[in-house]
Amino acid sequence: MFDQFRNKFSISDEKWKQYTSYFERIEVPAKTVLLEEGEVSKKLFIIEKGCIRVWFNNNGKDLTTQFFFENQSVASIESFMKKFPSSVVIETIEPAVLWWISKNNLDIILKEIKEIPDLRDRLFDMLFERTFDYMKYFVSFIKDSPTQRYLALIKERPQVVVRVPQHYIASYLGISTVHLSRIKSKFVQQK
Amino acid sequence: MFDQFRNKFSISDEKWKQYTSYFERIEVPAKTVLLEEGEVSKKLFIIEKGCIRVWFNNNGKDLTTQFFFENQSVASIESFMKKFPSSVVIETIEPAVLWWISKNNLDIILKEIKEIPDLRDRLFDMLFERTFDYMKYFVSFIKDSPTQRYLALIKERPQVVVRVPQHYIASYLGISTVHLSRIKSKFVQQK
DNA sequence: TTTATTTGATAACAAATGTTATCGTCTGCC
DNA sequence: GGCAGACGATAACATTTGTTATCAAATAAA
Repeated sequence: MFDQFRNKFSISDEKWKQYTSYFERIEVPAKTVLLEEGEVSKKLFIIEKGCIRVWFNNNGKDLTTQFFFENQSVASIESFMKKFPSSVVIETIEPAVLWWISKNNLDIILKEIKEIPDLRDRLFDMLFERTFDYMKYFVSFIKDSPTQRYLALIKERPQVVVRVPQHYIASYLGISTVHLSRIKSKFVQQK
Repeated sequence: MFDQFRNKFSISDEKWKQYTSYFERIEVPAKTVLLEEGEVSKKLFIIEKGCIRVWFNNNGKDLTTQFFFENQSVASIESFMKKFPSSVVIETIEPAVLWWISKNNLDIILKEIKEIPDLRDRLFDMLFERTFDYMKYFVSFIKDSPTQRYLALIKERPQVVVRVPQHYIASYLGISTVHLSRIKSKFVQQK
């Protein structure tokens, strides 16, 4: 699982062994809740197989904010970093194979990594990238119509459209399931 | 201008003098463009007086994404960090007094700061906070109606409503000026 | 297999929001 | 003081999007 990351980092073999030993593998069925609303996040997950969504409850409706697939890491960052009760729920969509690491162990790794200028800079870059992603996502929201956003999703993240049930996609796009159906049927008609 | 920040950081007097000497003070009228679309951002601004908006051109309409006021720092982060042509425009709304620092000089400061564990951690925290802010902003967009977002703006950032022309606020909220007018008139009627 | 659940499409109607146009007010500028 | 441009309110109409309800198909569970 971790071999793909191995050559990206200049870390000694011993350290690498130590770090990977912090992770534990689990298999869970679809619709497994990995983090509940109000719970303080203590684990960060890496997805070996399956997909996960992050959502929150808004007056009984669930609103999906993110999708994650293979090789991505998932946590309620704010809850994880600040030990706040999580406002979001993390839940599998498909049966999944996951690796998780505790916050304590991750902190050990991070502390060490931050002392290595090279890796530290990469850490900063990753953080920036996350922020940029949010900015892009946000800009597309105020800039584009639901139809345009759906087309962009098909183009940029085809996995989502294929693997994720439509009502999750609708809530991710900020529209009703009915409206998403209408958007799709329009394209069928045009053909 | 910088004295307010002075005691927040444990930096020697000499270093502090050096750092502050990197900044230059300018006064500009309202509607001054500080960064044009397509330009690579080479300056970071701190606002002593006045307010600034960040916007981008979307098919001839301008969409405002952020407002900044006194003591806040402003830059097209992505352009500034990665030397990309900026997709956004930075423009004063009111006549303003600003301090700017070049990317080169800021990099000198950052490089030194990153070597001090205490300040480095604070830098990480600041980056996280930025990301969290975007997340919050984004969540309110998919969660709340324009009316709710307008009320939240009044409550959380009353300065914006008082100092910023209404059509900028409308584009910030993602609605037309007409619709914002309607929202406001509804509240007047209810009273 | 049979049944219950999930998922997706569609229609009919309601509500929200955008567009265009007009008008009045205010403000900065000559 | 008067004028041009910026700003904001409003009306009328068009379009988008949501809501509720119903049905069909796919899927999972018993």
